Amino acid sequence: MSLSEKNLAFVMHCGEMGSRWGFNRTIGQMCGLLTITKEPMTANEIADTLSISRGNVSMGIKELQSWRLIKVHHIPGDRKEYYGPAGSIWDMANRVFEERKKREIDPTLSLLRDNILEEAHTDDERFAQQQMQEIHDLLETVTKWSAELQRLSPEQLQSLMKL
Amino acid sequence: MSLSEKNLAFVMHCGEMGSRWGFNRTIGQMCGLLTITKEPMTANEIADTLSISRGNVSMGIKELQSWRLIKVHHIPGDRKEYYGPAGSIWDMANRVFEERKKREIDPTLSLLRDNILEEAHTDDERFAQQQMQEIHDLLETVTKWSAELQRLSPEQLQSLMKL
DNA sequence: ATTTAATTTCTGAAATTTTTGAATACTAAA
DNA sequence: TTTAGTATTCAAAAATTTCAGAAATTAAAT
Repeated sequence: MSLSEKNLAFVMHCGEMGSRWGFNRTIGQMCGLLTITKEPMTANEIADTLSISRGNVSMGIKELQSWRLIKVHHIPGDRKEYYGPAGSIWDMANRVFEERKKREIDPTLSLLRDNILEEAHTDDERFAQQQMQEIHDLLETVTKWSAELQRLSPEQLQSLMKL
Repeated sequence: MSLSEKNLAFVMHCGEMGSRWGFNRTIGQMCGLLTITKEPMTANEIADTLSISRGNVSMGIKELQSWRLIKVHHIPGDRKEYYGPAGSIWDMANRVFEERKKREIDPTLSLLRDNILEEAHTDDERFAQQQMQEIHDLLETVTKWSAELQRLSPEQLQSLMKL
C-alpha cells in the first residue's frame, strides 16, 4: 500500500517518462507500479498508492489493457479485480514496441504506399515521390527487422549479437 | 511556395504524426515539408506554405536543429538563411532514433543502474530490484543492437536480413 | 552611425490533454 | 428482487502544450 523510497522513485520516473513512452503520466506510473509489485493490486490500492482518483485508475486500466500490458486476477470469494503485469519484462517490451509501431509507423506506411502508386505530374512531385519511396523502403525494412527480432528470445538475441 | 495536393497531404500527415514521433504538429509539418522539397527554403517561405507564424517557424527550426535534422544553406549575396534536410533519409531516421533513445531510454537506464547498485532491504524491494534488473538488461541489449544496426548501411541491412 | 532586413524571444490566448469526482452501471450474494 | 460492493462513464475543472504576433535582438548594408 505504500512504497519504499527507492520503489517510489522508480514509479515516479515511469510517470515522468510516460508521455515519451506513448502514454501519459498516470498510466506510466501505474505500469511501473504493477511491474515492480509482487502481488496483483486492486484499483483502490493503486489509487491510494499513487494518490490519484479512482476514476483515473479505471481509465488507466482500460488503456493498459488495450496495450495488453496488464491482466486481471481473481481471488475466490472476493469480487474485487486484481491487476498484475501481463507477462515477462520481455513480453511487455514487445507489446509496447508492437503497439507503438502500429501507431507511429503503420499509418505513415499506408499513406506512402498510396502516394507512390500514383503518377507524379510535376518536377516537384517527382522529387517528393522519390523521397517518399525512400522513406517507405526504410520503414519496411525496419518493420521486417523488428518483427524478426521479436520472434527471438533475449538469450538468442545475446548470442546472435556476437556475429 | 504552394504544394501540390499530394505533397500537401504528406506534409499534413507528418503534422498529425508529429507528436507521436517526438515533436509537435508544426515541427512535424516543417520536417516533412523540407524533406520533400528539392530546394532549401527560407523561414518565411515555410511560414507561408504552412500558414503558421514566423515566430513559430523560428522555434521549430531551433528544435529541428537540436535533433540535427536540418541544416542551413547560404546563397552568396543573399542574407536570408535557407533550410534543407541534414542528410539522406537514412541519416535522418538515424538521428530521430538516436535522439529518441537519448530521451526515452538513457534516463531510465541511469536510474535503474543507480537503483540496482544499492542493497535491497525488504522483500518488496528485493522483488522490485529483480524486475528492474531485467528491465535494465533488456534495455542494454536493445541499445547495443540498435547501435550495431546504425553502423550498417540500408543495403547491408537488407542482405544481412536473409540470415 | 543609421537604416534596413532578418531572426529570435517572449507573453498571453487558444487548444489540447489530463484529472477529478459525482452519477451511473454492473454483478454477485442475501 | 433488493442490496452492497465494485467498476465505469462522463462533464467539468485543472494542467499542460502550442501558437500568433509584438517586441527585442542581431547583423548586414549604406
